[in-house]
Amino acid sequence: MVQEQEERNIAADVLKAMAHPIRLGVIEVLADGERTVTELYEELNCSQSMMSQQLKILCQQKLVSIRKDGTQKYCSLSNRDFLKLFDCMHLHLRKFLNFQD
Amino acid sequence: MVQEQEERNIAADVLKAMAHPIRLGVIEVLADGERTVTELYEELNCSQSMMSQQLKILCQQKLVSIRKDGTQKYCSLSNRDFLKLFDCMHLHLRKFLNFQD
DNA sequence: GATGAATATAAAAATATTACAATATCTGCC
DNA sequence: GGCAGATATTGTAATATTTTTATATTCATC
Repeated sequence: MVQEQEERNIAADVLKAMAHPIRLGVIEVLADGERTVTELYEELNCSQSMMSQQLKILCQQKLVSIRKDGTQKYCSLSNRDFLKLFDCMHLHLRKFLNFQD
Repeated sequence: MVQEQEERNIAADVLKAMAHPIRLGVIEVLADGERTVTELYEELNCSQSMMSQQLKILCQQKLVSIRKDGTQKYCSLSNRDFLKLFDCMHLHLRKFLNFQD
């Protein structure tokens, strides 16, 4: 029971990390493959600072990981299971949203 | 592009509605079947007021719907697609969380 | 070691969320 | 009408999130 509560806290944190338009956008774009920070904020049309901060949140929850190469940083989704989760979410969320109106 | 942004806003709102330990708990319990408000806050160990407020958020996002019967209200998950989404999340989130440590 | 590109951090204001206590409403029943 | 149980609303304090601006850091190159 206490165990379950702790699990829910953690799951809620992961969901919270996804529950933001820009962060969702980052995940969507990265589902297509690795991107530079600059590519991300240009593609998603937000400021550099904004992107940097949102990426930090995604990394903290280990949704996204970053490798360095010279002066640039390359971002990608951390693991395959998450990608599956996201695909599934994308699919059903869309159905769900269509249903709503 | 603008369309996509609006979609992400809406999706983020749905995710935000899920991203809370008690609200996740409500969804989990309701996945098992209809419950009374009282049953919910007893089962999830929170105050009546807290539960009422969290249910309001879940209803606003149309994740949960409520029918009245006399002095009680019965809560259930709004639709099947959401249930599938939730099952899928539950499965992959668990894998994902195991992976994290 | 100065410059410029890429990225991060800090600070701050605005707003939203959370949590709790108190009070209100609604409804069936005596 | 008044009571009791079930649920909702309100007020409020604490905290967290969001967004922007300004500044800092890092690193390759000249």
